[in-house]
Amino acid sequence: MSDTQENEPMVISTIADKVCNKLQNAIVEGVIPAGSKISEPALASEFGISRGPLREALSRLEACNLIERTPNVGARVVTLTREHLVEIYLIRESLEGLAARLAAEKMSDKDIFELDALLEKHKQQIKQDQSYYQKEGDMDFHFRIIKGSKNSHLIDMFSNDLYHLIRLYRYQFGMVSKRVPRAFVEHEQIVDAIRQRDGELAQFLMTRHISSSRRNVEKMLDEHLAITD
Amino acid sequence: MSDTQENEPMVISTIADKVCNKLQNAIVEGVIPAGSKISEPALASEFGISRGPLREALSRLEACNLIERTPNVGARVVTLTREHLVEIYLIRESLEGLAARLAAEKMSDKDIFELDALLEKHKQQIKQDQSYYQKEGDMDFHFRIIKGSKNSHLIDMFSNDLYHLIRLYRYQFGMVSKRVPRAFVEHEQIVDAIRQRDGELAQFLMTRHISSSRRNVEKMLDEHLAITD
DNA sequence: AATATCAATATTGTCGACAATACACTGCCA
DNA sequence: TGGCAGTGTATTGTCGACAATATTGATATT
Repeated sequence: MSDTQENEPMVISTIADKVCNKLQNAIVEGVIPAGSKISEPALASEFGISRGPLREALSRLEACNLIERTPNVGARVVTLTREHLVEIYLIRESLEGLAARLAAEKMSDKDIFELDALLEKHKQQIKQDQSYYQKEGDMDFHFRIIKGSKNSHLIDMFSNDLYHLIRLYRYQFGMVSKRVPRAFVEHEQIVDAIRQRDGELAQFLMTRHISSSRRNVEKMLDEHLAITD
Repeated sequence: MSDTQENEPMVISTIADKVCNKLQNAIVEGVIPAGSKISEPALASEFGISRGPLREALSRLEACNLIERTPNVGARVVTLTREHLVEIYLIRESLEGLAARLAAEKMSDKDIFELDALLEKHKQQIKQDQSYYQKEGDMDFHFRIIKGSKNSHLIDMFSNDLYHLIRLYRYQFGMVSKRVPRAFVEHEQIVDAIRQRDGELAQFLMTRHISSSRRNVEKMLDEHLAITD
C-alpha cells in the first residue's frame, strides 16, 4: 500500500519482519482490536509459523508501543485513551517544532523544491477527495519535515514509535476534520519559513500548527464522549 | 547499584529480563565495547542459557538503541559519534523543555518539596565529591522533572531510549566537567520556576540549561579529537 | 447466592536441534 | 601479486518439544 511506500517501507528479510509488518497493519486498522489479548499459538497457527519468529515480531511491536507484554501473561494491544493521545500530541509539538527548526537549517534547495511539489500534489488531492489527504498526506508532509531535520535519532524516534501510534489513533478514532483547508495553509506557511531559512519561525509555526490540531482533537473527543455517554 | 534503584529498576521476572539488564550495564560500562560484534552462542554459553531468551534480550537492547541488529548477520553495539551525541542533546532540549513546562503545571507541592530535598542532597554531595554528582545525580534530577511532567509517554521515551544512551556516552566519553557549580545553580533556577508554577520560564531555563551542556560537550569533544589526532 | 479452593487446561518461557545464510580461508587464474 | 570462485565452518533464523506459570471451570463451603 502507498502509505508504507511513502514512509520508509520495512525491509522484509525474515519471517519475523513479515509478520511484524502484517501485525502492525492489523492493529492499526483494528482487525486486531485495541485492548484485545494476543494469543501466540493462534497467531502462529494462522501464519503457519512457529512461535519463535512470532515472539520476535511481538517484541518489535512492543518496542513501537502498539502492544504491551506482561511476563507469563502475554501480550495485549494497547488501550486507546484521550489522555494518551493528548500526551502524544504534546510530544509531537515539541519534537516536530525542533524538526522544523532543523529543517530550515539543513534541508537542501532540492529537498525544499520537492516539498513544494508535495504541497502542490496535496492541493490537487484536496480539491478531489479530502479523505486521502487526511489519512496519509498529512503524515507524509510531517515526515518530510522530520527527514529534513537530518537528525537521524529524531527520524528513528518518529519512525519507530510516534508514527504507528498516530496512525492507530487516526484510524480508530476516525478523525475526519473540518480543519483541512486551514491546516493546508499552515503547511504552506511552514514551508515558506523553511525556504526563508528562518528556523525560529518554522519552529513556532509548526508547534502552533500541531497545537491547533491537538485542540481540535481534544474538542472532537469530548464531543464523541458526550455522544457515547 | 543506586543508579538503578533511583531510576525505576527493571522488574526481573524472566531470564530475558535478567540478561537484558546485565547486558545494558555491560554495554554502558564498556565491558562490551562500542562497535563490537555480539556473538549469540558465546553470550548464551557465558550466561548458561539457551539462545532463545538471549535473543529476547537482544531485541530489547535494540529497542533501546544500545545495539543494532542486521538480519542474518547479527548484532553489534552502536558506534559512538559526536554527531549522534549532539543529536541526542538537541532532542533532550526539546523534550526536557516540554517536561519542565508540564512539571510546573502538574507537580504536586509534595513532589516539589522532594525535589528541593534532592537538590539539598546534591549540594552536600558536590561539596564532598563532584564525581558522584556528575555520574548519576544530574540524571536523577532530570528524571525527576520528567516524571513530574506526568506525561507517561514522555517518561517511557526517556526511560526506554534516551536514558541508556546518555549513560553510555557519559561513561565512554568520561565527561568530567568544569561546569558543575554553574549547572547546579541552573537546576535551582529551574526548580524555582516550577515552584512558581511558571511553565514558560521553566521550559526556557531547562532548554537553555541543556543547550549549555550541549555546547560544553561539543567543546570537550572537539578538544578530545584534537588531542587524539 | 456468593466466595474460596483445587484441579485441569491453556499459554508463555526456555531448550536443543536443524535449516538457511554469511563469513573466512584456500586455491587458482590472469 | 591481486582478485575471484569454491568450500568449509560458524552464526543466525526457525522449528517443535518440554517446563513453568496463569487462567478457567467445577466443586465445596459459608
